[in-house]
Amino acid sequence: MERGAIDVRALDGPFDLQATVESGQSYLWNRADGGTYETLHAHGGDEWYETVVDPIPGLTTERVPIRVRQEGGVDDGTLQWESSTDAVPLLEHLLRLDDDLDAILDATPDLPLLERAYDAYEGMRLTRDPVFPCLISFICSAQMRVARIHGMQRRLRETYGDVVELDGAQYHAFPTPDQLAERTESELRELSLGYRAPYVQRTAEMIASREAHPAEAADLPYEEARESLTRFVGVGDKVADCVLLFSLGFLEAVPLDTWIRTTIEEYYPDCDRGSYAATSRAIRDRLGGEYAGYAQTYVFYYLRAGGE
DNA sequence: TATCCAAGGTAAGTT
DNA sequence: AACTTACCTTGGATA
Repeated sequence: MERGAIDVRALDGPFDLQATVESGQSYLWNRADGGTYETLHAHGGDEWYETVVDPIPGLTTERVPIRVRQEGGVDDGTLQWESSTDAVPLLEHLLRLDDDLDAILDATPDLPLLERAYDAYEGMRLTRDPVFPCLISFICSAQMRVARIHGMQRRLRETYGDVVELDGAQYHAFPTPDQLAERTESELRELSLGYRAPYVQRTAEMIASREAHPAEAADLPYEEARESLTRFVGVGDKVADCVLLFSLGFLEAVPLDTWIRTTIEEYYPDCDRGSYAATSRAIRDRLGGEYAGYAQTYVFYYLRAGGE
């Protein structure tokens, strides 16, 4: 096993591990204490988080288990990690440690709500989740609470994912497209996926059969990329935007979920243009365009945690 | 204890 | 294209 530490002071801007992985944008990091993210920001903030990442072109050729925790503050703390290999480039990639967060905030418009949200969760970054697990987890997110989406992903991993060992401990990788495509709808329903079960199975089948792959969207202009992702079963505009923002690096994407729709009603009613596409454009402009998705994620977490 | 309700929406069927 | 409706499941609220 290898281990090491990353000094937050070496990054461009602060970093808050807990806010980043518990804010409801990623369902792929698991708290070592088994916490379900039910209670937001309720523990000490130095918990270990664990994941298993499949090979990332240019970074790893193997499947890698990673454990990470943050000690100290969001401005001057350290990220401690343990892995089967050098996890520094992987963590930079997955947790967007390569973003210049200060510059992103500077480019954000001066809106009172945004300022409160940014202040409340200083150091929260977006994630760069592996695209297949990201797609599946957001297909599962339809009409579902955040804690229960985590439960679904955990059951998928523990039931169908390969076991990976690190220092004697066992972790489950996320199932591959092949592994999920082989399951039946009723098998997936047994994991409490409900009506999402056939969506997951059919989308996995589309990818396993090479009919389509969500990563192909990365090369398209933003709105075409969103349209392209909706060919997967169970993927509409909202889920497509989540995959674009949290996996494929389209930082301008603003997923129009119930929270942001309520926000639009209360704070920016002129941005409600009826259709998803038109409203999306309007709120994207209001939130600063290029990094509108960053702003959306802060607002989502802030309001969900009870802020006003 | 029983019933009701809403939760990060999407697909399919009607106008 | 815009508008309705059904859809699994379950924790928490209400009676």
